[in-house]
Amino acid sequence: MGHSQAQKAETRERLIGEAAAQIRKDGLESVSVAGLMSSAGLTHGGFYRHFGSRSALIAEALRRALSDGEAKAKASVAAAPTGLRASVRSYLSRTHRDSPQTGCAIAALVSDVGRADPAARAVMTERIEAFIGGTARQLGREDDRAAIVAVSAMVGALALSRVLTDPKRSDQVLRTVRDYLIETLGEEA
Amino acid sequence: MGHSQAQKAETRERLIGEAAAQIRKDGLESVSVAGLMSSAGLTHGGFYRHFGSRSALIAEALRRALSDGEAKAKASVAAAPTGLRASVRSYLSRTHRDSPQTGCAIAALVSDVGRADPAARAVMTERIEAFIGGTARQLGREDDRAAIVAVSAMVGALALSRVLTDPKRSDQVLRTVRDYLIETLGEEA
DNA sequence: TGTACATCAGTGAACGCGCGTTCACTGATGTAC
DNA sequence: TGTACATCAGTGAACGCGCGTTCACTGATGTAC
Repeated sequence: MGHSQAQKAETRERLIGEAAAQIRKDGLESVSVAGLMSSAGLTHGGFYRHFGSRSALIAEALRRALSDGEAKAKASVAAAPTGLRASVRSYLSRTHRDSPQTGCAIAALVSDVGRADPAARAVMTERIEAFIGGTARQLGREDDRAAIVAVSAMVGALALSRVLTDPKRSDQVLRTVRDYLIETLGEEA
Repeated sequence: MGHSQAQKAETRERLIGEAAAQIRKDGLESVSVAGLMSSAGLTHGGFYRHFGSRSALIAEALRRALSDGEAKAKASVAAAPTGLRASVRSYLSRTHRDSPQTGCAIAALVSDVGRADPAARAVMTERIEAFIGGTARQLGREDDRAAIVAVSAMVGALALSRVLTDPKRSDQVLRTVRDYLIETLGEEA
């Protein structure tokens, strides 16, 4: 078995990435040391060559999950730079709803992190502020009141759409909030 | 030790109530059989005289958590029947944010239930629809599009406010969404 | 009304299991000469 | 460039622990006579 320094860094990356995806899909508690290592094709003992403890991994993976989601949002906006309209359309899409592993970690984990320790809340707070700030910039406003409303509605609608058992009703919630935001805020922008 | 039929029903009630509060405070996974029984002053063995399994208890407690939150919302509206204004004010209050154990279980558990099994999602779906329906009624509209937006924004804002580490900023998010909803929807109602 | 008996809420020990963590070991890596 | 050696990523067995669940037991409840 090879294990150069480069390979170590690569393994660490793989572990964090895998844990981040799993966290968004099944929550912070779903990640186990043995499970993570085995899904990376390794045995559990080696875990502690990369992380001091399970909770250190979780902290790192939460950070990754949040910044991945943000990076993806930025990329999608860069690809279709129509400002708010494009962001809202992509955020409140069925694709986003159905792919929590790769989507916005704020919506995927709000209520979990809302009751987590201050360190985890601080990590997500940064990303919420970045989301609000980005939206405010797209709106071209001085104050961020409209952005706060838009972000609350987007996060709420996406999270709710993942609970609703009727797919049509779930679609409708996404569509309704999407149309409302584009119409109401788009005009004033 | 006494254990009449009335006492059994009382014990069961106490267990569900305690589990429901704990679920809203610390999530679905936080409830353990031994912990619940001991916090009710009992030993763990007796648990199975009341519930077939831990997951049966969780299902029951989730249902309770959701209907408690709804009952409370109805009561607060009944006490100050000013319609939407009163509901929004109470929902987006600091008190509500700081008391998840007794507050809206939708906001406390959206992202958890969003990745739970269909049975749990169905239970919460009912309550989301009731929340939307109630809001639509307060708005006096035929269609519920405005209610969907309002509910999304309320749930999103409350959940986000519990993550934000700066209390002032958290207050501001609640206040901003509250004022927005009262102004925008209040006028048209 | 009084007695005998079945029921069953609650007790507490025990179970198997998966968890996070530790540790002695391995062998390829990468450095010192 | 070639050899000797320290490092350390990854292995796999072992640990203590808390979990959900089972079970033989207890004694008050409540019913049958």
